[in-house]
Amino acid sequence: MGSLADFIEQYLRGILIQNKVIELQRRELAKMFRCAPSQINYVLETRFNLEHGYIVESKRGGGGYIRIIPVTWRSQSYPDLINEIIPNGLSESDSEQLMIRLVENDMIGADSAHLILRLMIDEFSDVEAEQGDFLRAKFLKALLMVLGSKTEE
Amino acid sequence: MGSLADFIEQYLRGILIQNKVIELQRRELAKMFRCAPSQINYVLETRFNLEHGYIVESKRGGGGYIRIIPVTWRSQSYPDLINEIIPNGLSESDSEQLMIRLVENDMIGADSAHLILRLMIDEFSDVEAEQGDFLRAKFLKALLMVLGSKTEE
DNA sequence: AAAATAAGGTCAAAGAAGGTCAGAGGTATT
DNA sequence: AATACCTCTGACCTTCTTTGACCTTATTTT
Repeated sequence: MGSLADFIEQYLRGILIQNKVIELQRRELAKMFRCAPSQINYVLETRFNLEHGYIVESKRGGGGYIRIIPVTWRSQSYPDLINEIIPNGLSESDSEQLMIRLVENDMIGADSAHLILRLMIDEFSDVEAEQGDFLRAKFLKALLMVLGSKTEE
Repeated sequence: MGSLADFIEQYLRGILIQNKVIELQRRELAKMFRCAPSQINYVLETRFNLEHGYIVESKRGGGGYIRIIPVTWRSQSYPDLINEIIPNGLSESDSEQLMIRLVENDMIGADSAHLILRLMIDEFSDVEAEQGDFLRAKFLKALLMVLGSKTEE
C-alpha cells in the first residue's frame, strides 16, 4: 500500500495544514526518510505540481531550499478545466470565438474579455503565425490560471 | 536556512527602509559579519545590481566607501510603465528578479507573483531559449495589462 | 615626489546545495 | 502471462556561496 512516496506526501501535507508555506532542505528530508534525494523530486513532481494546486520553488547552492506554496483555485480541477477548454493553438478568430464562450460561461467578465481579446490580437500580431497561435494559447491559459486563483491581494 | 549572503542582504535592506541611501565601508561590514571582504561584493553584485533596482558607487583608498542608491521607476501611465519595465527578452532568472521588483513596487501581489513566475517558467520551458525569452516578455506585458485594468468581473 | 598606508576590486577554486535522466525493479491491468 | 504504469536509485550536471591571493586606486607621511 503506502509507497515511500505516499508517506513523504502525507508528511508534507501534514505540515501544510499547520503552515501556509513549507520551506525545507531536500537533503534533510531525504535523510529523514532514508532515501535518495532525487526521491524528493519525484514526490514533488507527481504530487505537488500546479495541477495539484501547488507551486514549488527552489534554490541551489549554499543555503539552498525547496519551498512549497499551496494555491487555491476558484473550483477544484480548475486547471484541468482550462486545459480542456483551451487548445494548443489559437488563431485570432479562434480567440474571438473562445472569448465569447468564456464570457457565456461566466469565466471572465465581458469587459475583461474585450481587453484580453484586444491584447491577444495586438500584442502577438508581430509574432510569426504559428508561434503566435501557440503564444496566444499559452497566454490565455496562464491568464486564466492567475485570474482563477484565490490569491487575493 | 539563509546563507550568509542572505543575512547581509537583509541587514542592508533593513537600513534602506530607514535611509534613502546607504554609505558604508566594506571592511567594517565584512568584520561585522566575520567574512571575507569580497563577500560584500558578492552580495552587492547578486542582490543590489541595477536589475534589482539599485545603483552602487564606491571609492577606493583612504576614506573609501561603498554607496547603495535605490532607483525607483518614473511613474507614468500604466501601459508606458509596463513597456519601460519589461525588456524585449526575459530569461527565467530575469523573470524572477523582475517579479520581485513588481511586488516591491506594489504592482502585483506576492502570491500572484509566485504563480506567474511558475507559469512563466513552466509554460515556455519547451521553447527554444531565445524564443522563450521573447515569449516570456510578451506574455508578462500582456498579463500585466489585464491585471492592471480594474474592470472587476 | 616617493614611499607607506588604507581602502576597495577581481577572479579562480573549493564547497554546498538542488536538478536531471536513464534504467532497474515493482505493481496493476488486461 | 504480457504489458503498462508507477516507484526508486545513482551517476552526473548546474547553480549559488564563500574564501583567499593578488591587483588597483586614493590618501597620508616622509
